Amino acid sequence: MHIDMDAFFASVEQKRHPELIGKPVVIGGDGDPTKRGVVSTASYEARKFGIHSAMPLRTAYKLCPYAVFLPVDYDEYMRVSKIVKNILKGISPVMEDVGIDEAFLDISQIERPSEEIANEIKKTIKDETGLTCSIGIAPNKLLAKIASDMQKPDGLTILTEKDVVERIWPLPVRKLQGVGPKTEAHLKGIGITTIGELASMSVDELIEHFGKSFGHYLYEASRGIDESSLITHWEPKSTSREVTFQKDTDHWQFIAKTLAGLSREVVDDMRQTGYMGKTVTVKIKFHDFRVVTRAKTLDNYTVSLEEIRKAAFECLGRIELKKKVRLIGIRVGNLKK
DNA sequence: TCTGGGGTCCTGTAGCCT
DNA sequence: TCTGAGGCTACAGGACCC
Repeated sequence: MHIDMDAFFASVEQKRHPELIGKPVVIGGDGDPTKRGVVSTASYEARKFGIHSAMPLRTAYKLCPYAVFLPVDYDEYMRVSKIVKNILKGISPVMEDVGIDEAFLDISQIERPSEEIANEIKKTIKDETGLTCSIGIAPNKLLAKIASDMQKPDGLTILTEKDVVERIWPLPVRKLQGVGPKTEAHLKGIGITTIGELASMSVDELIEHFGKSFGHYLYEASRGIDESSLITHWEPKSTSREVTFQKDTDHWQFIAKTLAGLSREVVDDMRQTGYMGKTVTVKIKFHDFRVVTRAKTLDNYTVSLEEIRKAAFECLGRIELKKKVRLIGIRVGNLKK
């Protein structure tokens, strides 16, 4: 089963600010649609104006200046998310978290009709949070995720292997997990737009175009095949901080000061979660969106601010800052408790 | 003129070792 | 001593996810 909360951030805001119900609400950035930032979630009313996730806030503002623009309040969404996840874990302990508003639940060991389980989940979530979700039920994660997206909001879709040809093959390739804008364009270039057309390609052809790993994945995914199991425990592999400047800058002191601040934040974060790291990476995005990274692996694991900041500045020193800078970030990888 | 921030995974290349 | 193959790691870039 795949459970996906409907317009999650916007719905949480509408729940705690009932005067927003029925209005176009856009959550993103710091809530100022004239500043740099993108839409995290748009309410269904806002979507009617063509506003959607990942759209620049300024574009959303042009499409609907009367929409209510709000900042992202992660703490509140996390609070509600935990309530939802606890409901799911109460149904089956085998749950995979997929970000703040999604989860997979293995219900194969429950001796009840799956539709009944889904309806109980929907009702409990509604009672305890006032929110709706969309649920997909299928023999594997790949199909369950596609299913939960087929009827939204407040939907329930059940798929079996037998439905693949009739209900999955007509869908655009983009509906497959892992197929983004680049792969979609590549496939379009060779005359493939639907999952069914993808399924007409041989493994060898797919591997030729997309490499061994992804080619093989596409071959199986287009047939609805997915043997992957739920990930119930996960450890972070890296932690990072990055900021986009409100205006592109070539002011070195400003860039350096920002990097120092980000270093402190990332170290605070590691100390709070109890991790040490070994590899420090600095990322710069230039005004033309070209991204450059430089990494340094230290001899020992550390959470020392001085060591991590020093490594970060060494990396920064290896980047030619001839063009204006749009974003700077730091990541610490190779984490260990 | 516009395009966030937090992540993961994969790939190609280069250097080093056996 | 030279050479080539293969494995491993670090690094840089890129695609994708929510």
